[in-house]
Amino acid sequence: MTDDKYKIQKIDDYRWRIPREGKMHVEGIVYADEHMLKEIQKDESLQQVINVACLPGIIRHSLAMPDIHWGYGFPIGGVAAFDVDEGVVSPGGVGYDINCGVRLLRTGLHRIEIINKLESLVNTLFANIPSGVGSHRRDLKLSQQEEKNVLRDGARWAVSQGYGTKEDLEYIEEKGCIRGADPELVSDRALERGRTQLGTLGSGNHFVEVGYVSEIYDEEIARVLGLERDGITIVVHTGSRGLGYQVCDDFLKVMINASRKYNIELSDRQLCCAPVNSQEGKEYLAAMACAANYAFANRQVITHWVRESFGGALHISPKESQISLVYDVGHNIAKFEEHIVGGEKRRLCVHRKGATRAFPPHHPNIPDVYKSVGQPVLIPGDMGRCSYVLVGTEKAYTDTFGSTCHGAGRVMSRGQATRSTKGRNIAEELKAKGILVRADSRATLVEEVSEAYKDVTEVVGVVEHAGISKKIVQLKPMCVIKG
DNA sequence: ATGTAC
Repeated sequence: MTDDKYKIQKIDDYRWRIPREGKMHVEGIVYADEHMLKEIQKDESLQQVINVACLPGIIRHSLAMPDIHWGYGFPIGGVAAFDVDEGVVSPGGVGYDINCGVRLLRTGLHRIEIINKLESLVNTLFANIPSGVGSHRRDLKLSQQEEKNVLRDGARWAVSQGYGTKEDLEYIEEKGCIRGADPELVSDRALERGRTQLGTLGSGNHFVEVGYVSEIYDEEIARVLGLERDGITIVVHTGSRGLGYQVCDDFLKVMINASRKYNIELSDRQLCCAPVNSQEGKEYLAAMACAANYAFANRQVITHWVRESFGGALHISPKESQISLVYDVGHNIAKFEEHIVGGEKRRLCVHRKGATRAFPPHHPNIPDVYKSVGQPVLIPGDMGRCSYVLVGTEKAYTDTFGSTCHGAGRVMSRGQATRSTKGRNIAEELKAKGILVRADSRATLVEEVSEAYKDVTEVVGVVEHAGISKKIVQLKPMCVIKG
């Protein structure tokens, strides 16, 4: 039986242990229910959890969230924290789309106010936000100097150029700027790819979605987040585009050499890494911070175009639409954070790859307004179902380095999804469900069909039951633009 | 995820 393959032990209904064995420094912990655990074992992602547990300096556990699936080296849905002196940093532990993340906007609009204008709204959004592989903006071509300012300052750069307000910055993880970014460590090729892609969506599961608050699970916290039943919301899911991809690619080559240089034994070349404190490690983190800042700026520029689109399509002023940020949080990043390990406060390098930071109430790094409720956690589902807003918990802080899941997680490969949807018109099917979709490519639509994903409700159920997040509201889609 | 292999 596959259950024996990794000698998995049940901890409780929502947690499973992969015991230490062979070269593992720590055990693996998987967050899932029994049914999900079976699904998870259909790919090699648990072997990847084990591989990560073998890396030097890993602290406490190699963690897997319920949306885990196979990724480059590290699993997507994996969390791993490393000692800053004895541990490593790995580009594979962050992923190609550095600081891919989610931003949630709320509006002062009620569902009834836009229901008859969705066609115009979705067309305007699609016209204003370039979507698809290789998409670029003709109205925002950065000089190399200006692009370096973007990489250094992140969302703050965008606001300084008139894309949004200073208040927006308060509601972004790290205020939209990771410290230590050094644009001189970003290759010319990466800079070239990034010059015309700021304010673009990209492809795959990236999207901008207009929806409404369909369920409220905690009225009080929802009020603090400014979310009311039937209130219109916008979810933006995108990352650092070609620039982030290129930074990752460039540093994978650096890290292959570094792994040899520092005698780090790798069970998989894709885990290539360097000591956190080595030259190579520091340089990767400084370049990664640039890509992370590009992603924050990207979501900020897109927010500007969301505001413009609402104004244009609905013929209303910014005062009337009242589009403001609830929060913006990444799910592909490595960060220095303080955590309690064995009763001692320690600075760790936490890798979250397809995992969302979920800091508890009163943590110093969350906005003042949310101090009493915890950090908002934004979990997008697939196109046809729904998304969730959760908050971080004390248990997440103590058990998962302040982390939770990031989305539904695939159950079908892109190829499988394409084959299994032959002859179907996905846009028509969604329209019949009351969801208008505009996509750059038909291929993307079939690859992103609902059935290709786990049910996000089940994924969120696991992290809620395990206590590493608290469910606050559900959002249902009305219209969506995709790559 | 990605000018889906320079």
